[in-house]
Amino acid sequence: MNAHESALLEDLNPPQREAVLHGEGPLLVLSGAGSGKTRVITRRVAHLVKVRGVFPWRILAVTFTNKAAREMRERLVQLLGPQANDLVVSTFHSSAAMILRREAEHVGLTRSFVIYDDGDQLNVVKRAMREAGLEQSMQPREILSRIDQEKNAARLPEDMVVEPGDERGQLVRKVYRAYQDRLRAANAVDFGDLLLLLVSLFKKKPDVLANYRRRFHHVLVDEFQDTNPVQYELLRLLAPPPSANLVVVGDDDQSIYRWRGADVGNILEFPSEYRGARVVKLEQNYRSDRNILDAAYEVIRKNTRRMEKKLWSDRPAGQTLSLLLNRDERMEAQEVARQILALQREGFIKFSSMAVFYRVNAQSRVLEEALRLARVPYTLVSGRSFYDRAEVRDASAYLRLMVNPRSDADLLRIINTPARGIGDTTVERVMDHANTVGQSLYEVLAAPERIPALNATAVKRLRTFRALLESLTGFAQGTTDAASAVDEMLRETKLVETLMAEGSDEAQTRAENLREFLGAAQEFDLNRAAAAVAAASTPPAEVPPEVDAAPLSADTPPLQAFLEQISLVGDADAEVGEGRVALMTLHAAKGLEFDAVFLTGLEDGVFPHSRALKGEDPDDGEEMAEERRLCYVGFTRARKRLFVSLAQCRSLFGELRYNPPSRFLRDVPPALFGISEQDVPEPPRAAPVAPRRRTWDEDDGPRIDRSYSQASDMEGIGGDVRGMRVRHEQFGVGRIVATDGTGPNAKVTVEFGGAVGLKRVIARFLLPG
DNA sequence: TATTTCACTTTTTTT
DNA sequence: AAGTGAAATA
Repeated sequence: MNAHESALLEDLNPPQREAVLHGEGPLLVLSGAGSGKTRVITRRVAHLVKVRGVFPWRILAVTFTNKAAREMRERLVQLLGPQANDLVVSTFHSSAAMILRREAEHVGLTRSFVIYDDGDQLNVVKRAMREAGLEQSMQPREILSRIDQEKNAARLPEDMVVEPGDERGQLVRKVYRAYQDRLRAANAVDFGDLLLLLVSLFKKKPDVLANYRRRFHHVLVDEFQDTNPVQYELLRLLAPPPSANLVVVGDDDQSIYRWRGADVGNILEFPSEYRGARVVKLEQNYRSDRNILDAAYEVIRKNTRRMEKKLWSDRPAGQTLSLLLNRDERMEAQEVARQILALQREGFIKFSSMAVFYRVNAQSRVLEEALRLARVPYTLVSGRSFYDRAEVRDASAYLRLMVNPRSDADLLRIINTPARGIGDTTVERVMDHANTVGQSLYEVLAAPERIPALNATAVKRLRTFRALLESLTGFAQGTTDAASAVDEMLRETKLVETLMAEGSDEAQTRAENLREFLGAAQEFDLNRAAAAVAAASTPPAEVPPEVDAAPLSADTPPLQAFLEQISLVGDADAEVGEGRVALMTLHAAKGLEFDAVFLTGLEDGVFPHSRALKGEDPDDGEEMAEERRLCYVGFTRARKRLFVSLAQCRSLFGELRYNPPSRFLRDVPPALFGISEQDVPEPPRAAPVAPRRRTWDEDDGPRIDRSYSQASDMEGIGGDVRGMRVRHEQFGVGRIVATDGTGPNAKVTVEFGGAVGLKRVIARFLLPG
């Protein structure tokens, strides 16, 4: 054993070591929470390079989030030094984007294609529907989510399975087709396309695929339990079963993205797909005290379809879990703030190693208020807020047009931003014309006088607008850095000036955001320059002549690369603030750890979410299983202290509800809360407040506080109740026209007659007759 | 054409 | 409760 090798294997336990040393062929690493998974992946990569002499450019390591990719790269730089630059370490979406850009012409795109986000997608769907005269038929949002589902399942419009009588399915397919056509015409792709188009390219052009197979001899995948069918398909193409060097690392108990098309089956069935795959289980947890671990296990063991494993730890049992019971969400938030201050005062736990989790973002507001009031510093960890702001999106739209003028969605976004007197009617006419002649908006604007029904002023304004775009596009062609393009764009469009002229504080902030946007571009250029220097100082890699070992993003122009980073990476430095408590959703918490964790809203209807609660036997459903995994993820983030909190009543989405305690609480043995069996209310009885008329009923579903409304005792609806006479406190008497759902919370459409007319009301609020 | 108002929906998670 | 989109008005 040489020096490298022993250093890399140091402080690894036997299964970890086995995973690092595993030779050729597929490997599944089942890594429980806190079992040192990242360490295993990075050591394995380093081992491949340093000990087994694998060229770094032969290794592709894929993660699910940008943050994970960044962290992995950082660790690899520490282990490997400059050699790490030749590795490909990135998310599914960015590696796919990079490959797709190199191969763009094979799929009807050019290298300068742009990536549409959710908002852009919705606009395209709406326009496609309007164009096809299908506006009223279905909600655009729903169609879009169906399209996304199809894409996640690796199905193009022609691959969709639609039953003959399924009109909605037919409609979705029709819109899906039109939608794809529009994207292609705009030289644009959406998130799903990045993966789907690459898969279909690889299937259609085996020689293209062969290039990548020749190159990547080692593929590693992190968080494999969250892969969806397209992602798995992509992996299978690059590293074909049954014997490729594909290493997948994951934990089926932490699969929490089913709603986005992830399929736990991928990990469960991996060993049979890759026959002979070695399976290594990492079950020693280095993170949490045993009480926390035990609680987590009791929650997760209720799931049936899982690979049996039980985390163990040689850490102490530690403190018991704490249960916080409060009257409502405000008191809950106050209590959380109080406990945070107490922990900090004790001096053992810093703000920066505490976190508050919640199921839905809507819960964060009250928590923020309470923390602010208690002067607890916090950061809200949320997706990609900066690049979501309207003004920043406007700026990006201009930049994307500079690279790809055909992008209609971007053009529509900024055609009148800042206001330049081009109104809806004019835009409508331009769009109509573009549709009839089958050209992009930008192309059509080359000769606005040919557009029917436009008056002279409109034509003139469109000319000026087009000239602006031309000048910007021209500028972009000559530019060698992102910042100067942003700078030029801001100057020519007068975006900042217009905002400043507005004078309001809000406009001021927006203007500052735009300057910050410029700053981001400058920083991007600096990083790029630094990377170029590093690459130049590394000795050229030895590459066999038949292999293309260039960095995947080799000659992407800077502005384009910057835009790609914005779309795929989002807010790069949204790091958790120093010395601050972190607030985030449970989903955002995956992969993180804290000394103290507060898990709020443990009530049926909040967590587990109400959507998982409906259905005949919710405890048996996949949705409930996923909520349970989410709970498991939440629990296992905590190292030393776990606070579990619930409120007796909570107003959420404008409704005051009494929710029973979460069923997950009942799974945790009382001893882990430091209370004996008979002390425990089952479910926990009333919070320590004055008695009220209603206390929590077991399995009672959400209820309205009756002191707030004189609602009926109608227990909701079931079966066909159309035509039934009902009375509503406010609207009077009417007849049920349609229903949506069953039970007390079903939405019912009622014709009340007279001035009231048709109303959608909650069944609870109705009286019979 | 721009602005305001109003009514309406939507409230799970996000690369 | 809040944000969005469409209609009404200046």
